[in-house]
Amino acid sequence: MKDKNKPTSLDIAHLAGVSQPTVSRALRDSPLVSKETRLKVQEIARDLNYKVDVNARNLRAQSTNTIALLIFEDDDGDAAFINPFFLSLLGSITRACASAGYDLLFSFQQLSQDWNAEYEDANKADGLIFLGYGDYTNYIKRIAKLDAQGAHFVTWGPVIKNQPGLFIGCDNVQGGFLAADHLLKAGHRRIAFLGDLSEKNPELEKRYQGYLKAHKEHGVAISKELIFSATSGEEQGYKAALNLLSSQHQFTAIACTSDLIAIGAIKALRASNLRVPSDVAVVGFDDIPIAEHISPSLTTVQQDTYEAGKVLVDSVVSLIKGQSVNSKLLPTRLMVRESCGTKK
Amino acid sequence: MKDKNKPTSLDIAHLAGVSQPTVSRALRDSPLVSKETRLKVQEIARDLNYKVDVNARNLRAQSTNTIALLIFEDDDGDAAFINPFFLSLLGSITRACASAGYDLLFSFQQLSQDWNAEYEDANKADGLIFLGYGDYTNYIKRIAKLDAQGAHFVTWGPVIKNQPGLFIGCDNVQGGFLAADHLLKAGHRRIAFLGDLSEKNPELEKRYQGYLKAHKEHGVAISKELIFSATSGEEQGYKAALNLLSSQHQFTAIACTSDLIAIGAIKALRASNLRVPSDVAVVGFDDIPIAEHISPSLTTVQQDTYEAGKVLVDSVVSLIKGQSVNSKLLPTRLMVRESCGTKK
DNA sequence: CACTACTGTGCATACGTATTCAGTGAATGA
DNA sequence: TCATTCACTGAATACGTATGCACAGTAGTG
Repeated sequence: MKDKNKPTSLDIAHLAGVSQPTVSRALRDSPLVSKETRLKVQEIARDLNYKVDVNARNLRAQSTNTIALLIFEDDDGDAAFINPFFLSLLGSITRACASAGYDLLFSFQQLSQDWNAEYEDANKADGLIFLGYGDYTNYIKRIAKLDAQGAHFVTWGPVIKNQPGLFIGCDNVQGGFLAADHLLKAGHRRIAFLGDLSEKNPELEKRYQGYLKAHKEHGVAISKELIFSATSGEEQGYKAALNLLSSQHQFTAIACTSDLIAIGAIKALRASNLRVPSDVAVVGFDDIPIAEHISPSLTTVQQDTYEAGKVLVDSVVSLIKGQSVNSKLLPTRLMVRESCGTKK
Repeated sequence: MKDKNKPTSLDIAHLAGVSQPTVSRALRDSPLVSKETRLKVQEIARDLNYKVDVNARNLRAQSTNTIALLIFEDDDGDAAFINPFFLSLLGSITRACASAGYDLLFSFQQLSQDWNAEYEDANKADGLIFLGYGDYTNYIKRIAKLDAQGAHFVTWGPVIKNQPGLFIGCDNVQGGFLAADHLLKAGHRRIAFLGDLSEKNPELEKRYQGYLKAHKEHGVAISKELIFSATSGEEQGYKAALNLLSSQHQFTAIACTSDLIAIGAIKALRASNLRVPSDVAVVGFDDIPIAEHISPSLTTVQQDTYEAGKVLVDSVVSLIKGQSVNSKLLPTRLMVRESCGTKK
């Protein structure tokens, strides 16, 4: 079954009447070999359908030409569910890897695993890309260890001063600002906020910063009683909105830190016979594919996943090459749809 | 930067006062080494945070412990778009790989590439899993070559007699039957069908077979004038529905070969001031995440992606081990929601 | 003509592991 | 006591590639 007798560089050497090292050089277009020899060798290689054995090459070169994309989860996370935002990142990361000449290893990880040992030490990958919403404080501890080990890795997440490791993320403050600013410009003055403000999720906290900033610029006071906690996910949004409703406080709009929360909130509003957007305007965050298709379509903040994937891959490649790289924020963009009431 | 001085089995050998082969054996729990030596070696390995170098191991063992998941596209495909159904498969495939002890390499492929050379010949992967809607006739030609080369691969797709290679797919005939049967039971007699019936997409053609079968069982004649072509994607569904509408033929329901087509069709119906489901009932196929969230929520045929991922991985692993594997159909399930009008 | 520079090639070797084979000492059996 | 088996270990080697080094031949320089 397995005896496919794959040709090796030595086979080519015999056929071409040269030595194995010459074959190796010729195939890599080394200027050390004469044009004549090079062409002959390459032709034979093509005829034999020869491919360099990556294991041998990697062993010799002590590198892997591979990047590992790791989606991590809280240890108690729902194993079947992948955050739709990460899925859209996946596509662009995959393409960026391909054009950078790297293979992509894909896996889910538990927060408790030893990532460095598993991938870089085992020479499975030259660098790592992490995606994950989870407990930030816990995650940072792991990261710090990785960083100390000299691993090459980049995380999609919040950019915070003095944190260990390299982070690429969207400008959450700007995103939160865009959403709130849009509602304020539309005349809303009492805008509820549904999101997680604990230190576990600094990204979401930054969106709240943007919410504050917009209020400040518009000279509108914040109503603390309109802030409700919701980690992520539809159910959380549903519950948070119910809490908001039962609090009896007045509001005309809701800003959410994720589309899933917004979707849950809309369901809760509907269940209470409130209409979106005529009674309450709603904005989300992420622009997951569903956002455009629900009814009313969801006004939300779009993160540039295409650019994000590119930057993530470029960053980790630079790290691998030993270049120094800085954390980076990517701009966000407001997608105005029906749920905020400013568009038909 | 790179001088991390990873420990090798030889380092452990020195520390343990044994030879390198003994370390290799001890770490693999070989019965050849005494319990005493084994424990000592394993302890030292743990202390040093030692990990076997997979490149060296693979080179020696001439295997890779890796499966490649390849999503292929027509050469002119939209590079940024991944079929949402494949994304849901991705999750279960990833987990199945992990529990089978394989790493997963992920990549997009053009139909014109030489997959065998790229992966198996280069010793990047022991086996391949293909996902893709595309030109089946063209694909089969490539597959035939792969098969002749003795590659280990499995495709998610239609199960057809005497085709080369190994296919795992859902029971499309059954799925198409379930959808049409449900509409017929609800009293619909003129049910339009939107899908691609060319030989390029046998999976979709099978769904049509199920549609026919249901009509036959119910003793309802097919109305050929209600069959319209739509390859996939929302726009195609939109256009096909417009064609259907402008044909002026009577109909009370539409069966679609994909959720995206159904979504496009619903938009077209709306644009023509027809209401779903009160004027026209619609059913889709795939149960992509959006299906549940649109309004009205979409009645559709669910494929068991969890089981599918597991079976795909199990199959390719069996192939790698040299066992013979048969193509297999997985059952489908009707998800009754609002768009068919039988549920509030 | 002698010396240097340069071009192209091959030799030897290393990457880290897993396996074949041979060998040691101890235990067993007669 | 000697032959035989057994349990364990180490020496040697191969997997296929890439690179430092030496070397041959040719061209260039004065």
